[in-house]
Order: sequence, then structure tokens, then C-alpha cells
Amino acid sequence: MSDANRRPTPGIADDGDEFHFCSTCAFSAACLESGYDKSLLRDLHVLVEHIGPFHEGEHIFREGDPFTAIAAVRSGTVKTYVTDHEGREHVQGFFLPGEVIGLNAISQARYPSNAVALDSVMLCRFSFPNIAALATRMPGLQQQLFKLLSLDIGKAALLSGNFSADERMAAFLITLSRRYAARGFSPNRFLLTMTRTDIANYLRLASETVSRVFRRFQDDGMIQVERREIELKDRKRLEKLAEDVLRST
Amino acid sequence: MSDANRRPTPGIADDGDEFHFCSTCAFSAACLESGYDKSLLRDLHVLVEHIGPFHEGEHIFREGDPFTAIAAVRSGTVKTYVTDHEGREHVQGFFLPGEVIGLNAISQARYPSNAVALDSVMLCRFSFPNIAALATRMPGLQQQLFKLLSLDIGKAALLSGNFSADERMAAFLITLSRRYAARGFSPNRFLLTMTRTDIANYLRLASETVSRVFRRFQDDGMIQVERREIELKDRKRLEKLAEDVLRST
DNA sequence: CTCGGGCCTTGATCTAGATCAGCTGGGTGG
DNA sequence: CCACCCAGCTGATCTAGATCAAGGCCCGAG
Repeated sequence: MSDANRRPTPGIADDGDEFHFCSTCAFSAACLESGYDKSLLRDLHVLVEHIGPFHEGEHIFREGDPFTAIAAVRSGTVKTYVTDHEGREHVQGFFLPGEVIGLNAISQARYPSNAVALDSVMLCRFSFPNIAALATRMPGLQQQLFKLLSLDIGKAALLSGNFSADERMAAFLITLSRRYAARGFSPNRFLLTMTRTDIANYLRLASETVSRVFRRFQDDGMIQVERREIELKDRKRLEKLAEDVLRST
Repeated sequence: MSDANRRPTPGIADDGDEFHFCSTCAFSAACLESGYDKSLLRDLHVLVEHIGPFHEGEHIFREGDPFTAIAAVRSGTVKTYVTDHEGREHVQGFFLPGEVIGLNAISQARYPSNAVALDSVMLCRFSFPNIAALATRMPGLQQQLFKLLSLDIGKAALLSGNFSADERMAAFLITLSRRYAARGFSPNRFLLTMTRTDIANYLRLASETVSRVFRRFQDDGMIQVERREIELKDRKRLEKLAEDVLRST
């Protein structure tokens, strides 16, 4: 069942007739535990495609591409962004293992943003028409899809509030930490897979401001940051700073 | 939902056995045109509850209330917002006739924000468990729900970008205009049902800034605004200003 | 009718964060 | 080994928009 040793064969999964749900796929757990009969699980399994690896800087989809599929990140980090006609990049989100990209494309049948790999990225790809059709027969799967979509609305609302640089940065670090923790990674020590500029474009700051906030947080003893490695040394205070931003989550 | 406010004629609508979809309900059109058989349409109809009116300042639900239902606005305007522990109000959205509130509550089973009527508001209330169950039998309805959810993700992303006061204000006016137009109201002359402060809290501005931007837009001949009445006099330029904000929509 | 209280506007000042400029240091290719 | 380059850091300055202050206007209550 470990997907670590699954080879990155593109196209349909390479394990013939067995069920091999990868542990990171957001759908697997929810559906497995619902106790569906084997033929439905097989249906779900068949419409999964394991794709990758995408290398740093490679695009998974681009703005305007026709929408066909959503994808769960198995490993690596994906950044979604749009570029406005003055060349400013607006980062919409970072997607860690277990998280699903492409959900905001459903309404227009086109991807409304670009998705790019920040490091080496493996994905589980689900044809959306197929998974939606299957969901009509698996209420648990439908429920899971509704939840994922609803969750993303909340995530976006987070960013949109009127908060200071410190508050937004603290919220960013805390959510990263929680998301890593949810996947079994260390909540207090992790790698920032994105550049300072990416963080800045996500938090609506200048990259210089990101640097300065990091430094100030470090001088205050809240974090220890060295290049891309970061350690949260005082979660209490970070959570306190972040609490207003995260309240609506 | 529904404080002490549920009106007489609670429950099933007052038109006996006929189907009487209200024209504003976001689901009706999509489902009607899909040509489902009569019994399914009846199911959909039965789980609708028409509630209201809510008067200006009355709450429809509050942050933390258990989530049971989504609701389509039939008339009036609903504002959703959260208050942080410094008392700052963060407006998350304004909902016009035809639009659906409560979608972001699915993932946590609680409403993550407050919803308040800005004027006299009538709603169609749909029990979420019931409509989700029905959706498994009506792919068109499921599709509609997915679309609505996905749309809201995009809407939230709009706000979260890094744009100037002018850009955000122009985008706000253009989207309002488009949404009114979609419901058959005049796209160029409409009423701002919210206060300047509400607009400010939505656009992450101070209310003084909202005033000043209105004045500047008016002096530039792009709009004519008098108290709550506004007329868009130069859509071209407004759309141009808004285009970067709206690109990802 | 007058009074009072929101809501809105306008002007003056202030500041968080942007922008500009210059520097550093690690990683990579030759 | 060096040379270059780009991510990141830091200091100096600038500015969009916040904040503070002062009226004005509409509207509802008495």
C-alpha cells in the first residue's frame, strides 16, 4: 500500500487489477472507510491516474486550459498563480501532499490560474466528469467533494481579510505547520519550499517585507529561520498573532 | 438558521400541489431544464422552505451556529461578515437575489461567519443533507452544486489579490453591475444597499477612502453617485481598471 | 417643527509597508 | 578553482491609504 516504491509510470496505474489507493489521495480514506462494495471502489480506482514527476518550474496546467481533471498532490508542493497584465504575479495558494488542485476550475470549465511545481511533484489525477458521475453512486465521495470545495472557499476568505503583515505571516506559518502535521510531518520544523517572493506574492507583501518580518520574528524568539529551513519556537505567540486571521477557518 | 423569524406559512410553500419554483432560486432553472421526471422535481420542491422577511439588521445565522441549510436569496441583500477580537468587522460578501449563502459552512458543519439582512430579505431555504441526498439522484443538481461551490472559491480569490483601492472599487462596481444584470435589473443604475463602511470593510479600505474614490471616479466622469444611488457612466474605463482583478474570474 | 444620531464627506496628518539601491553568500557551470 | 547569478538581506526614502478631526446632511422621533 505504500506509494513510495510505486514507480512514476505515467498513464493508468501500473498495478493491474489490485486496489492500490495511495495514502495521500484525499478521496481514498473517506471512501474506504465508508465500506462501499468492491465494484465501486474499483471504479474509483480505475479513474485515478498517477502522474509525474513534474520538476521544479514545470507547469501542471495553465490559465485557460480546458478543465478535465482535478488532482491530489502526492508529494512535493504546487503553487497556483495568475499574472496580471502589468506582470505582477498573484499567488493564490500552495498545495501540499494530500491537497487537491483544480477545484476552482469547475465553474468555468477552464483552469482560471496556472499551476507550477515548486519541487519534484507527483500527482493523482481524477477525471472530473468521471468522479462526479461516480459520486452520484457514492454519497460518501460526493460528501467529500462538497467538503473539499467548501474548505477552499474558507481558505480563500482567509487571505482576503484586512490584516497586518505580521498577522498574515503568522497565519501563514501556522497553517503550513498544521497542514504538515496533518500529514504526519513535523509541525515545528519544516522546509519552506517556496521563495520569499512567492510568499510575498501570496501574502500581498513585498519580498523585502517578508525578509524583515522573518528577521523580526526571529529576533523576538518566535521562529528560527535559515534559508529555506524554518523552526517554530513559540507556537503560542504565533497562534495568538494569527488568531484573528484564522478565526473564520 | 431562522431565528425566531420564520414567517407564517412555514414549511412547504403555499401553492399546494403545483410546482412553483421561484424564479430566483439558483437550483430551479438548472434542474428544470434538465428534464427530470416529475417525482424528482417534486422532491426538490418539497425540501424548499420559503422564509422571511428578515428586516434590516436581522441576522439569518451567526458564526458558530450548527450548519443545517443553505439558502438562496429571493429578494434583498445579505451581508456575511466576521468580527475579530479587536472589534474590526471583515465583510466576506454581499449576496444579491439568486445567490446562495451558507456554502462555506459545509466543511465544518458550522457557519463560519454571520449573515445579516441589509434590507428586507426573503430566502429559499434548502436543508443541506436533503438536497445532497437528492443530488445523488439528480446529476444536474449535483453539477449545479459543484458549480456554485467552485464559483465561490473564485469569488473569494478575487478579493485576495494585491490591488489598489481604485482597482478593487472598480471591480466591485462592475461585478455588482453584472450580477444585477444577470437578474434582469439595470446594469448601469442601481442602489448600493450597503453603507460606505460595509463597502470599505469588504474592500479592505477605510470608509473615508471609499468616499474619496467615489468622488474621484465621479469627478473623472466614470460614475454618478448620490447617497445610495449610483450610475455607471463609463463602463469601458471601469472595466479597464477592474480587468486585472477580474481576470481570474 | 426641532432635535439628535447615523451616515457621509472633506481636509490634515501619520505610518505600514512599498520601492529603490546596494550588498552578500551559496550554488552552479565552466 | 573561479565567475557569475540569483535568492535573500538591509538601509534609506517614498507613498497609498489609514487615522484623526471637524462639519454637513438626511431622516426619524418626539
